[in-house]
Amino acid sequence: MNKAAYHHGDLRTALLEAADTLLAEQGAAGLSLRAVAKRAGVSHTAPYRHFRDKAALLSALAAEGFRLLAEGLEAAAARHVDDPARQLKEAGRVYVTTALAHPQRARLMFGGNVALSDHDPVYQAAGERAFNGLQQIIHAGQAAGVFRDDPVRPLALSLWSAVHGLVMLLLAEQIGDVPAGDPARVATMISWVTEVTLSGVLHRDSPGNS
Amino acid sequence: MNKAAYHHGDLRTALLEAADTLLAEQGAAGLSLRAVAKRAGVSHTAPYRHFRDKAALLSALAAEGFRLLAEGLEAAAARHVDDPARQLKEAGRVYVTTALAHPQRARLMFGGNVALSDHDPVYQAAGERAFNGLQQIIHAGQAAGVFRDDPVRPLALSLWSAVHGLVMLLLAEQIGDVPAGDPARVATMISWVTEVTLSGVLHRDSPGNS
DNA sequence: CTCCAGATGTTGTCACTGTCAACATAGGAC
DNA sequence: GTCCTATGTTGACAGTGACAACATCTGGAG
Repeated sequence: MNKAAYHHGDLRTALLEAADTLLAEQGAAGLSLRAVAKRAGVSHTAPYRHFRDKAALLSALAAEGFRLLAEGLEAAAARHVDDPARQLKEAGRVYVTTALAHPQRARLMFGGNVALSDHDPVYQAAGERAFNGLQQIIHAGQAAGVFRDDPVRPLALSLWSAVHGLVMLLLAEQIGDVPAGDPARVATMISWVTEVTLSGVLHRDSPGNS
Repeated sequence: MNKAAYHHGDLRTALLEAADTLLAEQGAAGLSLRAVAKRAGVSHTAPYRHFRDKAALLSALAAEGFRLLAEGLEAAAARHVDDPARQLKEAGRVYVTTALAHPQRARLMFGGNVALSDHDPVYQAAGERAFNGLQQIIHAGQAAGVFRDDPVRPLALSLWSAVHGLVMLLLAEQIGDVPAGDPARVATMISWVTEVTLSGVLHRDSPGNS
């Protein structure tokens, strides 16, 4: 295990780490399988013993990202069990900051450009886990009389869309004059979006709104 | 101009059309400059006379997409000038359906994977144009007493994030069991998101108006 | 009308990439 | 100890983006 053996020992993990580093540096587009192999100190075809192809490697990276994100969301929700509104705000904050902490990984996860190999069940699992958690929070909030009694799915989807949209807009540098790397302004935007989405846009006393 | 001349005549446009077709078929990742050239009937380096590199070609495609989107949004807003809430809902609908009508182009525009060449001013222009239009609608709605009197930017950003997030979730097939290609369910989701975002999630202080 | 300079398109080439086939080695099961 | 299989290597191939050098056209100056 100490000497540089012919067999690496845990090449799969080493490849994932190398790939993660290169991904962060150059993005998924500029990441070559050969560079990953070289960084892990193996020949240029060694990765094929552990991943069917390049997409499979990237899929594994993305899956790991989804796992981390789901864990972060659950932890955030667990932190304020008796305050549903706070749970939602915290979860939103975690969603955005986690994604922006690893922009290239987030682009990989959410960009839809990966052809996630074999429809990895990890994706579905993490996604549904997170979405179910969201729905549970809303349900609890409704039971507590804090949230409106509308159907849960529309509410959940709206919240999810709002934070996800904010992430993607920041990742694509599409918000005028605000780069994704400015934590203070990003924090401001997160609270804007979560609070407006919670409260709504329409005037509360307005008589004619449907 | 009729005979197959040495000089194509309008190769730039022809290349963009060919690229657009190939983009729709295989996505930006599977699109090769050589294939574009071949489809346009020219040699494999002819594109370099019209685009600095591959990213420049893709950027031009994306810019065209932004232009079309901005036009669609303005048309939608112009359709209901005296009903700000309706303007927002319609603009949201147009935003989502336009993007989903050309999924690969939308991925290109919003994925953030293109390295949009030279920070094409067209991006900034289209984006700010659309965002300013959104803010104007909100302002008008506030003046009419239909929208809350909160600061405009948070409201605008929240609406934008919501519809953008919905687009990206659908593009990435990340919404459990709902493919982006199901127009009916997509339409349902659009109205969910726009209406919830307009109305909010929190329970209202003064009940009675749904 | 002539002619030539620049714009446009082509040929040839290079390094690099993902992937496959054939081969080498190691470590454990028996 | 022997062999089987998982793991890693070498070598090759077609496809790609990009550059340099060359060919051809076209419009405008004279």
